[in-house]
Amino acid sequence: MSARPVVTRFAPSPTGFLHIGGARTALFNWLFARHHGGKYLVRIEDTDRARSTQPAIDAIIDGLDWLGLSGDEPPVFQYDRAGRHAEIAEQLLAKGEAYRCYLTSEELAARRTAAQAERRPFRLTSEWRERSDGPADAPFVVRIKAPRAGETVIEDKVQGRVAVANEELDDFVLLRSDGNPTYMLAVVVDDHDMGVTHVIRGDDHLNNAFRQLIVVRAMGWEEPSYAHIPLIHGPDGAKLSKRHGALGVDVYRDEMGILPEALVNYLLRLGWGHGDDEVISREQAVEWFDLDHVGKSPSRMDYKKLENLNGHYLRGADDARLAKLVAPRLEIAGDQLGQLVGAMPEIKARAHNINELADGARFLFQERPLMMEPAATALLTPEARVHLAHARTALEALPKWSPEAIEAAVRAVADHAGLKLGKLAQPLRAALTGRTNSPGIFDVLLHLGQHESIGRISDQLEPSE
RNA sequence: GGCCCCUUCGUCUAAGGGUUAGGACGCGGCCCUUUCACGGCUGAAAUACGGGUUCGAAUCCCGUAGGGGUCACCA
Repeated sequence: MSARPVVTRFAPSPTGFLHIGGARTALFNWLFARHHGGKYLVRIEDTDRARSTQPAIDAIIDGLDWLGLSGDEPPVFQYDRAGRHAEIAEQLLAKGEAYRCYLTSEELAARRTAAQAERRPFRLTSEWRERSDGPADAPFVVRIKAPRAGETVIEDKVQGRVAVANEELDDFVLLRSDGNPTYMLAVVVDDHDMGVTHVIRGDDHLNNAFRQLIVVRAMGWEEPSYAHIPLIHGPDGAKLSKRHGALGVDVYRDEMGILPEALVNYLLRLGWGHGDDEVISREQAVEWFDLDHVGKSPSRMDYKKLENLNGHYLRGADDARLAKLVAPRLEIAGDQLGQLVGAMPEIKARAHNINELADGARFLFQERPLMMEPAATALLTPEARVHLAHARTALEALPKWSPEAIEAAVRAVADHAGLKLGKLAQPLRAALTGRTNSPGIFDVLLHLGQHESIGRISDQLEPSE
């Protein structure tokens, strides 16, 4: 074990939003650093000037912040370091570990298609690798002089020992003809300069690790540990597409109504396990997380499980916090917010996401007369109306609108009529909420208030039209 | 196609030579109950296939099949 303090990093490219896979990569990096008392950094890989966008950068920063996965230091922007990257390319050139290649993109493309036509794998062999008599004014790229024989081995913390024959690796580009660094150069230089000890990232980078290692070794730098975690697939096992997981985490927050702690817990358990534990707090996760228990195979998104977990966290969440999240969906404000907070314990007990929370709370703020669901109307039989009338009388007579008084009054009406509570509660529920399910009927009455409750019952007894 | 990786209930996973293969989500049943949720109990449900090694294999080895990743002057 190296004595170096652990430094991890999450390095998204701002060409899209923070998706679920990126979020999990960030989480694993964060957890690993915390577990080892190390540092977790964020680096925005924006060297692709054409595809990097500010909205994407904002979405990534915002998403990380929402999940509590912001870096321990302000994010590093890779493009700001282009000068440093070019400097390293120069050093590599000077050391004879890299060379200027004057092959044009057209020539490259021609060779590639030729190889394809002959059905043999294309592996570039640039004649410039051994030549130094390039034309003075012609554009060139800087290529690494990759080893031709032997094999390169990575002791991956997740995938285990992975070896690849060096013939498979060709002389990839370090510096583009416009002088800008490629990703392959930039990551290595930045990881080194930032002191990154553990590179934890998606499995799609495993092949890149071999190439990056060549650069690390050419510079004589200390090699980082690699951990390539399997990708996340859609529910159908296919690659994550727009239809499911390749959504920004903001969609989980804003449209699906997921709590960040639920998403984090879900993501943690996706590809990693700790015995039979399912609900794991952030603190426990920090204590338990390790790379040894990260699975090696891709896992699929299971929205049902995410929802289930979300319901769990919803029930334990602070009422005022939840009310604030629900309020915009109901378009309420002011004292209605207080009413919402008061009813929240009963509402959140039945919801699995913020949308259901809003749906469950909606009855509180509906204007009279209520829009009735057909199934609710069906409960209001002539017989039921008789009982409702009795209930109204009893409720009107209450001097104090307290939980105890309400329950006693309603139960008394049911007893008096020789009814099981349900026979009275259901029509009452229908009249008060316009629906067939809701929080407990006493709670509904309590949070609606005496005036509103009686008004709603009356609406059903004496239809205005 | 070349190279690399993966394979335990439908899904996420536990079990790192000896277990009735465990848990969770989902699904079914029962209970609780004023509805809906929650909760409790319970049922069905897996070691991809074929060979080895071993007294003994989900665990180790080989092969087959299936899946995934990657092959840019993108990251």
